[in-house]
Amino acid sequence: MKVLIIEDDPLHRSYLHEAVSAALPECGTVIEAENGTVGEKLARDHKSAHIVMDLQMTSRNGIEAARTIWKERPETRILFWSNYSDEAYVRGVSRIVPDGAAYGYVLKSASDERLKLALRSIFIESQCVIDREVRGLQQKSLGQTKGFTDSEYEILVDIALGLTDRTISKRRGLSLRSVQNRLQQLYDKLDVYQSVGDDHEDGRFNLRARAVMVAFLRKLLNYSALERAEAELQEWLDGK
Amino acid sequence: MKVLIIEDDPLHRSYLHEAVSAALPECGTVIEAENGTVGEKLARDHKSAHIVMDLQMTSRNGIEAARTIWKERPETRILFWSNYSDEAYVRGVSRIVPDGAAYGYVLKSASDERLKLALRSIFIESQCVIDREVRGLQQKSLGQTKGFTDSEYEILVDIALGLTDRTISKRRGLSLRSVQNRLQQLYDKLDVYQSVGDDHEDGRFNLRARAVMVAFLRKLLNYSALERAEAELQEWLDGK
DNA sequence: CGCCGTCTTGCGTGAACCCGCAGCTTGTTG
DNA sequence: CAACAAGCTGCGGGTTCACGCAAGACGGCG
Repeated sequence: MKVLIIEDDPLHRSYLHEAVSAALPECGTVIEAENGTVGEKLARDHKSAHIVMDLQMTSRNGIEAARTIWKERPETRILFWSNYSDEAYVRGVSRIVPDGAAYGYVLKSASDERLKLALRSIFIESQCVIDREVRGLQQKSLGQTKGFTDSEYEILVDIALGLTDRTISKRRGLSLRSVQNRLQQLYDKLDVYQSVGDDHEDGRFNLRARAVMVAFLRKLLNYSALERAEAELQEWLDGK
Repeated sequence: MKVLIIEDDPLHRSYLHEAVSAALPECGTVIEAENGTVGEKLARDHKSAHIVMDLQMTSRNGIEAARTIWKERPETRILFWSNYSDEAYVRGVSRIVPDGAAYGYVLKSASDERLKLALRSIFIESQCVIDREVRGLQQKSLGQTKGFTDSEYEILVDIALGLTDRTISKRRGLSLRSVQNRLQQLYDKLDVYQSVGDDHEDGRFNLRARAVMVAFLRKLLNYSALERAEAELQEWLDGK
């Protein structure tokens, strides 16, 4: 059995190396990659079926790397080992995981025990292991309960990118009014209407910009999600 | 001599501990704090004059912690040890450093040698040590060359927070038109006018939202800066 | 089939935004 | 002092936004 480690930080990388060796004595070789780009390459070269990787790397985002890896070999098992449980990450991951694939999401703050347990569960037993904290978000975000619809999330990203209503309508194939409907719906859910002291109307926000801000503070958006969205946008702009 | 380490990540913390011991044999005791809050407290209790700390901690931001520490004892020497050289961080740090204080900014990607050298320079020689990469940003951001004025940065933050022109004008004591002047100036510098194919006008952006987006992509803004700005905003809103 | 909830679309209005033009106040420089 | 650059301000108008109102489209359910 071969395990590929994709992780930016040298300290974390060697820690992972050790943890993998300890948790999986049957593991013959452990390979290391220091960013997403070489990670993809090594995964291809070694046909490695077992990967532990960080999200948030400078060179190439973990989600990007995972997407191309899974595109080539959907049965690859990936354990995401991340510092954060931002809803943006969780949503990004669950958007790209292939049907029936075994994967995991463990926080770096988890104990050694939990990490090792997750390693065995995923790589040996082919089971999905999602950190409890992450799991909660996933329920909320995918289920409709209290969370955001895909269409709401979509338009949130679009205004964060700085598109006009008209441009959004073209991109998403909607009428101008529909776009604005979704925006209202988004403003509702994000609770942007706190006029603070409703006595005098001066304490008011620019709804569009404010929505992006609170989404960001709530970790619904983060840098990597926006970076990815920007790339998609440029692609679309080039295409037409 | 006592050294206080303030760092989220246990691995990085122990690495730092070791590096400090190796670089400063004359250092008697090394204290560790796992977030900004206890870091502040320990700094107060131990009257520790030498601090190494991370920016970007979950509990309490490094910049916040440094500010209160410096407010109490401006002669404290602080070495910031960070993963990133975002202009937002650099700007945030240089905004709070007291006159004549010795401090440093070293990236985590720096070699052991460089870290140890920086430790000695700052704590023994009272010299400022700024990583080369960071230094470049600092020049640009503080000097007027190619960078952003304080007033431009200020209004950038304000629209990122989601304030209306009117609210900004009240907050900053300007007329509505002046606010809009600064906005124009900001849009210029951020180069928001790329109408892509200028043949047909469809590829257009919402300038306000787009400005925030490109500033974010350029690391002019980041989470911690916005978090801080939001706190200040709430303070101001409560005040009146 | 008829009723109802959800989603989409068009129209119209008032507000906010973007910005050119022009007058005024500063601080700087020859 | 005159001249000039830089910043603040008011005015006016063209555009985009936010949103209420209302008319259709689609799918489930009795």
